[in-house]
Amino acid sequence: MEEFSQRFSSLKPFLVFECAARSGSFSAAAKAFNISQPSVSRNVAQLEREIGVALFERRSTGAELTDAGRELFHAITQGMSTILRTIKQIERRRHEEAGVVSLSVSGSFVAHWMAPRLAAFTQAFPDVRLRFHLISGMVRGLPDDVDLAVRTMDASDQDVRSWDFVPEIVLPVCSPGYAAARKSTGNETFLHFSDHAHDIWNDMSDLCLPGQLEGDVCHEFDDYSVLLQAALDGSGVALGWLSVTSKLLLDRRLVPVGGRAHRTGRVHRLIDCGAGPSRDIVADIAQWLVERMKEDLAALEPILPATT
Amino acid sequence: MEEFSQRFSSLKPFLVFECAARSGSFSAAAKAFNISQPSVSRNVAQLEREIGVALFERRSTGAELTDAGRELFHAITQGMSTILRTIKQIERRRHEEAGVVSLSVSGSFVAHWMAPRLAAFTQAFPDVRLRFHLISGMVRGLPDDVDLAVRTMDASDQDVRSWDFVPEIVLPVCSPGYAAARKSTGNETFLHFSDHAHDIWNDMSDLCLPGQLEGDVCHEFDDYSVLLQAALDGSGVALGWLSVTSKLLLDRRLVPVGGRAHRTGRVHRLIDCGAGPSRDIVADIAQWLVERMKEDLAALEPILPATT
DNA sequence: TTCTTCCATACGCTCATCGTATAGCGTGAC
DNA sequence: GTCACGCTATACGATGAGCGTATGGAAGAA
Repeated sequence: MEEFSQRFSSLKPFLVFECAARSGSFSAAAKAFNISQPSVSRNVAQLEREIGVALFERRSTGAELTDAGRELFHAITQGMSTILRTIKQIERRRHEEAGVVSLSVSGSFVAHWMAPRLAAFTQAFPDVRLRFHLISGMVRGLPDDVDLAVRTMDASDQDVRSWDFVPEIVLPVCSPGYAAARKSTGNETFLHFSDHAHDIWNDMSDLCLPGQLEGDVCHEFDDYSVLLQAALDGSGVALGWLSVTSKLLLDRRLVPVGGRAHRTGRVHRLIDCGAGPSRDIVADIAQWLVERMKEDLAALEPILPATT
Repeated sequence: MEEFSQRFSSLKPFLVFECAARSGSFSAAAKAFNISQPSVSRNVAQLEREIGVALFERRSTGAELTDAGRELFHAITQGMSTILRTIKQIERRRHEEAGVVSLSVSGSFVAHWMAPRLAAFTQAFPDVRLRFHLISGMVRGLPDDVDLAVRTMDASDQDVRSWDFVPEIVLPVCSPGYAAARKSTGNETFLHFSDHAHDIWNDMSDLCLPGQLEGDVCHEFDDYSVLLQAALDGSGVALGWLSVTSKLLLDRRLVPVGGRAHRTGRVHRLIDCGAGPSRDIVADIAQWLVERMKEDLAALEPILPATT
């Protein structure tokens, strides 16, 4: 295998090439790879020089793979995946042995639902160390190096090794301070989540729509954690996912406003992502989370407005 | 796949690790990889740091793979082989399109049998460019990036896509000048090939054995080309493979001496190593080589001593 | 035409990585 | 015991591979 080092000055060009092949252009690959465009160009050129064939046809619209390039691309994808998969397996085993459990959840869920329960969690699972993989916006696929993930899906979607966590319910919420103040001013400040359409407020409440009244304000956030923090600070009214805000509502740090809660018909589920044989501890933790959420929902019964 | 570049500062440690795993010790790997031992140590340590597990157990007798190390080793071997195989395939196709045919033969065969026929070869195959992969000593396996190889094997060994080239015949030879001189001096200078046992001369000739007569000399060479050059220069008597020396014997630049030729029972065969579908041009070239060798053998008939 | 977007090349600079030197350590011979 | 001989790890100074910035040319798009 040292043939590689003898023939190729570095292996980086292989990865850069792979990225460029996937991106369709050197410029795009540069962004994806966090290097400059000339660096991509040089890396690919070097690989072509060392192998002795053209891998791309340069067009003014981008770079297109040649036949040889396509072959090499597949080989690299396959070969590197083999290695990467094994590394993840090794890491998973290491985590398993160290009692580490990885969760893939939203930052806001951790900040406002999980964090206040960490002490209780540690009491229930003294040997478990949690590792949070925070996801920024909406979720795409399941990461492959995580044990347990919270994902939102249609209620009909079932999956092996998963548990119903909580139905997806959203409702307008604000801090008690803001709730008191808004009665006197009559104006509203909306804290809007970028992922939502602006007309979502129509369905969700009988609040006046943003922009409908002179003096209404609408701030927009693309990070739900920050948005919620603003709501807690009394900056305005936010749409709150029950899965995130249940504890805040119970602690009266947020209060429902507008008299409605909307059940989207989708559900949050806990999914056991473990590739190999299922770990008992993962199921135990999932059960524990489900129980806590059940307690929340029961306690919220008297507080919540009727769901629509 | 850019995950690789994000997590690992360089891919070299993977190759160094693979080499160390195969070598069994960092020092040995350093030699095989042509880098210093501390560099191996650093590379492996870095990989261990980046993956987060120990890959070797350091012993004073060397370094032994841990379980994780063994897993990773297999993955790297497999993954890199995938890539390397594809690269060779691409290169082979490139050679094919460019009319390049690769031969794996001994340096002495090229120097003394093939080279004098290159003009004739080009006349017969004007579009073919030859690429010689010279092998130093005895042959191990077949290289996988070559079209045609000359290999010595038992006469019974048959192989798909191969042609009988010439029986393995060895006979003592010397330059005409040396042949004339030795009659007067009575002493002998032996040009011995390191790969041979010294007593090979017993079987091969009725020459006086090296060391048996006062004044006899025995020089030893581990490169057959150089040994043959020395024989051509009149430096002594050498054991000549007919497959290499036939042209030299025909041109009277070497003459048989000792009155015997030894047929080992083995044969040189031409083997089509092409991995994919057989190339017609390869078979044509093999045929051409066989014909030339046949002509040699026929013309040598009156010159050669009886074979034993 | 002009504008935009793409890739290739030139040019310094910097930092990752190398080799040398050396220390530490375990093992086996005597 | 202790000496010698492997092995690997660490320190340190030097260097060159590879980076980013700046720029040029070519090809579509407006």
